[in-house]
Amino acid sequence: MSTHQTWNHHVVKKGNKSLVLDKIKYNSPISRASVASQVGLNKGTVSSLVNDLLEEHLIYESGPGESSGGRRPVMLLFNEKAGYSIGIDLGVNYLLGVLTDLNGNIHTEKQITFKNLNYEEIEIKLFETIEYLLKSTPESPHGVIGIGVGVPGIVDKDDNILLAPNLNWRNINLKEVLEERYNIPIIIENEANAGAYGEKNFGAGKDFENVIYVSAGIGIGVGLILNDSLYKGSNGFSGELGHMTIQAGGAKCRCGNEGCWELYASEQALVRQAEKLDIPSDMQDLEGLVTLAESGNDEIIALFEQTGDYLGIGINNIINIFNPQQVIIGNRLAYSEKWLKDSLNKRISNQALWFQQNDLQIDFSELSTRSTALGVAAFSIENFLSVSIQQDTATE
Amino acid sequence: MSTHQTWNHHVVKKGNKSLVLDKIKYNSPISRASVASQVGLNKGTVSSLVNDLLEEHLIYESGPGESSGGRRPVMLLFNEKAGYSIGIDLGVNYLLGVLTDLNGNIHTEKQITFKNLNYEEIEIKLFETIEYLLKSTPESPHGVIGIGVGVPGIVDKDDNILLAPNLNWRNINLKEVLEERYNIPIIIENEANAGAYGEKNFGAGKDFENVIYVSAGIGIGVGLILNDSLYKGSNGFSGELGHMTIQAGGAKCRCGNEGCWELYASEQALVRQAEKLDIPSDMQDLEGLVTLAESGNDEIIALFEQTGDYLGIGINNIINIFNPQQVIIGNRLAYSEKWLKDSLNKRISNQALWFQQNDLQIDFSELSTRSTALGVAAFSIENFLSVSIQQDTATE
DNA sequence: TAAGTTAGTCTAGTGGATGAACAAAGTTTT
DNA sequence: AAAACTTTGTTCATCCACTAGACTAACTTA
Repeated sequence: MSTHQTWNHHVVKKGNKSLVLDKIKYNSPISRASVASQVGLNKGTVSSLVNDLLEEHLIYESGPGESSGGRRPVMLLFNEKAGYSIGIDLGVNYLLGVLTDLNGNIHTEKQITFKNLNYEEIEIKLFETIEYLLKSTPESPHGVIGIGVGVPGIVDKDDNILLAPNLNWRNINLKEVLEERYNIPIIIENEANAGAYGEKNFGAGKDFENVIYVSAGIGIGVGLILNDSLYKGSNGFSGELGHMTIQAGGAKCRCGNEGCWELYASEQALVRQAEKLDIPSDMQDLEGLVTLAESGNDEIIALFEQTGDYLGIGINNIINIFNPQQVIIGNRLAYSEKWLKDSLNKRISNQALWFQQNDLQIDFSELSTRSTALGVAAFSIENFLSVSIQQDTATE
Repeated sequence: MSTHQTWNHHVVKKGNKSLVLDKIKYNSPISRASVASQVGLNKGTVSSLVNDLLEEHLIYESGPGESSGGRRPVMLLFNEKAGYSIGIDLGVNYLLGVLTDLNGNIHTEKQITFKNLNYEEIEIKLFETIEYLLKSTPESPHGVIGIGVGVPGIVDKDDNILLAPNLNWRNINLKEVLEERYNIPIIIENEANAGAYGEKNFGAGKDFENVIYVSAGIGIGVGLILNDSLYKGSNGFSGELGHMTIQAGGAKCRCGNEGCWELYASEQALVRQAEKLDIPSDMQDLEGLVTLAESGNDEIIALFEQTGDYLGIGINNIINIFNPQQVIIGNRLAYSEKWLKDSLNKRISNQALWFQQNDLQIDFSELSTRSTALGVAAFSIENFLSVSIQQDTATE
């Protein structure tokens, strides 16, 4: 039935070690005594686990802290420089790579843009970026602990890229390619899922258990953080809310369906509307429209507002479906926050059920362009920390 | 940060005991040796845990089984008669109560119907039903282990009924009332959540991790089983998919929103359409329409088919959102399966994304009218089993 | 300086899992 | 039918990780 492992003292130690590490990570600097009393473990147990973590270089001792009327405590800190993680946001016409420490602080960053490259050409750019980041990595006990790539497409449970329509990719096993080349753990993830994870770990979503991240770019993808963890569905295909019908009998979408949300509320939708207006052809992209809106073009501003309204309709659905604590709007459309915000919020405060609106927060991305890259970096970090704790527990 | 308990020996024992009990429950009859090898625990450990479970009367030994070339095994069985659970489905104009054993087998059942009763009057009916079921309970080691009530409304995390529009209830603390009167564990749950849990535990959803249960009655509510457990959202208000917009700018709903799914795909929607046709007024309810459809009335059959199509639109959204293994359609509209099925399936096979359609199953309720009642009964059982294992572990 | 407080280590004890030996009760082989 | 083999289930010594509490270290306060 369930695939649960059996329970034994290894599991106990791993669990407690993880509790202690988390406590130190999120409450540092902190003493052994405080960890013990706050986590609820015995002082001796904490001491022993702390010694393990010190040996593994995952934490370190700083000088003594303030006394509170007795012996001064030795303060413990999470060793965020114990290793580094590489996160790549592979977009339709750009590639953003970051090298972060274990706390998601960016150490090196590299962005390139391109147009109409095929898979092989992009692969080369990808290798170049990764190798640049690898070279920039400082000395550390664990080195680069993993590489993650976020892609604008459907990724299955084995990290195969099944379909990336805007890149024109089908069935690409990038994971294997990277694993063979670099020989470190590789993670491939859908861009929206990664963005959600990024915001959850390092951005606007830090304090919430149920966070829905709406990646509004050329299309719309959604990442679902439910009960503090990423929900991926049976095969990894969840979050295709861009193809949720919000207009039965509406416009045909290339997905085969009609009235899809992303036909009304994405960058693509915005640009298509703008094309009907009388504006210069070199302004007919998001950057151009933003420029026009900045210069006070009322027609264009009205377009943004309409898009905000349609975004609101879909987000309303999200609220009714998930009852989340937070909805985060990210990706390229998020830069237009100021023209989207009002119509979006109006739609929601008018139409969302009253009891859903308590404790609900609607935010725009905090990490901006970096949500996805930081998100995939975070996957590797998470993985590294849990595996590292497990292995060291088992081998000692 | 996380509210995780610390890990110690009790947790280990509880976990393993639960693994053993589950193994026996779902694979009985089974020997100690088989449990050990299948679960991955040591023979001695299993023996000791089995002895505990025997003492608690949660399992029992039957005679010896078949030999496979050596000593004949002693077969173990889950003691489904160790206790009983009461589940009540409190509908808008009916009340269905069941008394089940720990495997969800119905021992006693009682249904009453009524019309336009206020809260106090329904409360009396409820007490009568519960007391009837209590009296019918056979002797057993643990007696009645809990009472669950499923209601057509919004229930918060403290089991308060915030709003039940069709009953005209607001802010009713039924849990407290029942706890004081009967002094056993009480669970109040939304009808769709309960239905989902019922189908997951005893019905069509047994074998799947991600199951979405669409309760299509007067309105539409949805219960979400994600990663094998019920997802309730931050405050318990998830699954309000009846108020998902599928027609932007569409008909006004009393919820304040427009174009809500349940305006197009519920019993209410069907009846409202039928009222426009030339049919006798005493036939203008679901039962009447079914009768007309049975007699071959094409106009009415077309109405059902249209409803099936609209159901398909929403279910399509569900598939895109959750990538579930299974969608179950339950509640009153499910009885009209034969007229809904074709148009619904057509909508989905035409429009759902191809990769979502693999490993996807769309079923109608297996438990029929009893999904909700059995679901709330299952909550109590689940609770009883886990608490019982915990306590006995702690007190020994 | 003495008394009190807090931090951290050390040690004996405990609970529960494990592996191996063993008894019990079969089947198969000679 | 006796001997050899198999499988089931129990028992027991051992191991591991957590706990309680004693103890040492280091600081504050009277």
